[in-house]
Amino acid sequence: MDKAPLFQKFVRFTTSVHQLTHEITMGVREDTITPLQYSILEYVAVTGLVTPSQISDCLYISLPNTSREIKKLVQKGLCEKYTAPEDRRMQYIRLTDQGEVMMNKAFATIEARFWERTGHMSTEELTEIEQAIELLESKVFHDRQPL
Amino acid sequence: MDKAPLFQKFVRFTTSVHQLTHEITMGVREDTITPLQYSILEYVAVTGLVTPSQISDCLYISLPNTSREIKKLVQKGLCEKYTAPEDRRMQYIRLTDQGEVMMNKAFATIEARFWERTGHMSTEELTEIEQAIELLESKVFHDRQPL
DNA sequence: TCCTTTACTTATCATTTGATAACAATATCA
DNA sequence: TGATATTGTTATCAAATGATAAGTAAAGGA
Repeated sequence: MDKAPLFQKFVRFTTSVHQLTHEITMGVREDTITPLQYSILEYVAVTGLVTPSQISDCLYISLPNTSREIKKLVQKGLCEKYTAPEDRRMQYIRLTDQGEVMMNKAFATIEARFWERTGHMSTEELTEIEQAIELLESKVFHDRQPL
Repeated sequence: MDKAPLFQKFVRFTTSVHQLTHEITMGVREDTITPLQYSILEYVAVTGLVTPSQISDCLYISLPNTSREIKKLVQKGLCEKYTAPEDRRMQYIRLTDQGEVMMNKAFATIEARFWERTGHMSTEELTEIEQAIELLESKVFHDRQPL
């Protein structure tokens, strides 16, 4: 079996995913926050309660810079921070109500654009898509143990 | 049919794709170029002959900034630029031999990491993956006509 | 020919992001 | 208890990127 075509398709595919992500998220970010701040809010929105270290590890932002951006988000009233009772070195970060509202609005726009693309499809087609996503997620794009 | 789970899976999946892209491309960029310059080189490498306008449109970089970065890449000897004979307003950009070497090295590292993940799989599994990629590419992540 | 549009360049400035050093507070472990 | 590791903060600086105005040159159309 010739393996080269699969890698080429993989590269083209990931490019398409990045491209679509860009299109589908165009303009959803309010101008009061920066792209980096948006990505942090997005992470907090989907993950729930998180620490600065987690954000730093998952988004590849240094801890000092993470701290700085969180501080700005707190100042803007989008996040709140409190000391973890079980380990007072740690801080828990979560969205404020205002932060929730902002992110819900963003996600709603994204979801609407997603269904613009896929809403017309039959149940069978949507099921196929769901299965394809699950297959790729589990076999290729899953997390790996760090060495 | 409840549609919400599909969107959730879509979001999780695109996050995984971005995550894997980050991991698999870690450190492949030489320190002599910036991330933005790398993304331009990558685009030129896969697309072949391109114009600044194309780069600007596809990578969402303003034309002035595209022009600036191309100039730097030319200075570093990674790209070359020449006036299109059929329309002398346009410039064609392509990689120099040195640019080719740099990008081939980068792609080789990325490919090696890709096969680290998938090389152990059976032909049937790889075929499944290929089909799933093709399905998603054609039904969800394809380009759309601009309005 | 003249006017308009297109493709690109140059210059400049502000903002965002990245990197690093130094520090404080708490927890862990010998 | 005292040394060490962990978690996070603050401050500072440099680099990368984004945005905009103004200009050049060529093409295309009235």
